[in-house]
Amino acid sequence: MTAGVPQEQGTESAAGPGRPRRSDATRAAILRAAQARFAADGYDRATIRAIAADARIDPSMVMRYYGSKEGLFAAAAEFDLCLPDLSGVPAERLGEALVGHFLSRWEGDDTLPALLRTASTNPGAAERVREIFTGQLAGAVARLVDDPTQALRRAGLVASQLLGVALTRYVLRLPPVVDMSPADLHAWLAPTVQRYLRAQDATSPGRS
Amino acid sequence: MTAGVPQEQGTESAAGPGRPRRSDATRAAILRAAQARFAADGYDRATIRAIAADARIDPSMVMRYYGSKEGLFAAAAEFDLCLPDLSGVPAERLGEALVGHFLSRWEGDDTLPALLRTASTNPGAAERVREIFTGQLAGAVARLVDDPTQALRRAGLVASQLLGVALTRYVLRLPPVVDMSPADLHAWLAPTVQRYLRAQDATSPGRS
DNA sequence: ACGGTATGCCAACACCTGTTGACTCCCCGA
DNA sequence: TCGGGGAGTCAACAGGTGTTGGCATACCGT
Repeated sequence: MTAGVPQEQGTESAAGPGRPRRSDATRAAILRAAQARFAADGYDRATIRAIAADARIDPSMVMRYYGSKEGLFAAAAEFDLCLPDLSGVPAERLGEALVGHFLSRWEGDDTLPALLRTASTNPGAAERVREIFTGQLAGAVARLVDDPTQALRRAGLVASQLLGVALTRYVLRLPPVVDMSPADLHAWLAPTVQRYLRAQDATSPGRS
Repeated sequence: MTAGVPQEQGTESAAGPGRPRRSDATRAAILRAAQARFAADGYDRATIRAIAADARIDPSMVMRYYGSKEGLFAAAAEFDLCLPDLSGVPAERLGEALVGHFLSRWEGDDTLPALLRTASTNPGAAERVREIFTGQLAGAVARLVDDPTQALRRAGLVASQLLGVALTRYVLRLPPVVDMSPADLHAWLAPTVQRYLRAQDATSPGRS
């Protein structure tokens, strides 16, 4: 009777640490390979076989530990904007603070490219991006903005500029955007974000 | 002898009008279906079979008329920014003019979403986007900007904002960005683009 | 009226995908 | 020491992909 409970280890990937399992190294290797492949190729082109080969492991292990390709992606695309507490920042420097945070958060972590590449074609991932936006960015912006009815719109504008940079710099790799230093990027983007956050309204959105 | 020259009609899709062929309607139907599918699903998920079904035609016809899936995409993603002549526009209204043009160009034509969705995963399409950027946008911006060494950078910044809007509005469909009217969008974006085009440099990029 | 040719469909190919189940081996606890 | 379950491999499945060649048909110039 080899049937019945298979091996009772399958799906509890993110359910508290428990005690360390012997396979944790393998799990981590799979996750690392998956993040790299998803970031480089997007969801469809990143095959489980390729990820398994990168992790020097059999494709079936991926299924055993993460259940399915979607499950693997969900685990690999766990993404936290890690927004800092901005309550101590003076109102006229919010743009600077936000832009600086995002640039340092994204340089050297390619989860965001993975998410963007995948969200472009995978409705589930797009929904995930919308959740991140609503739950993390829009929430933080609401705390910074006076008129709550305008908060969502302001957050959307900020997202359009910041995600636009992520798209052109990390995904499309437009040469001028790739070549700019983080400092230059910061100097150009901060006033834009500052205006989206604080300008009184669209009919007088600051002078050029 | 059915061999030899097959039917001598294959690959000359974009080689001058010639005289109209009887199959032009079919070709157009395929192209229309392809644009819709590529826009909605991206390159990988848009299957030739699905496109053919939409066009009420056999998949093999697609191959006959467009050679391969890549050839079909190349024909479907022919994209012209249709940049107008901006030489008559006063320098302080260039942002307005550019933003207004892009908004009216994109609303109601979903070639750009198709291109973005595909360029996220397909290196060839990403290269195409870079070409469009360099050949169309950067060229136009260079004509508007005084210091030619800064022109590319300015064009890159403009692209980051405009493509960011396209991404969040048409691809990711972030609700606040989707809900904004073109007029509101225009009022918010024009000053940003204006600053990217004309502000003296990054160390004094305009006040908030 | 006829013959060639452009047009279209059908069936199949070779390949690759995610996913599954059975099998071996080794480590760890009792 | 020994047994059980975790870790890992292998081979296969079923379905979908781009792509190809052969065959019927309707059109058009002569």
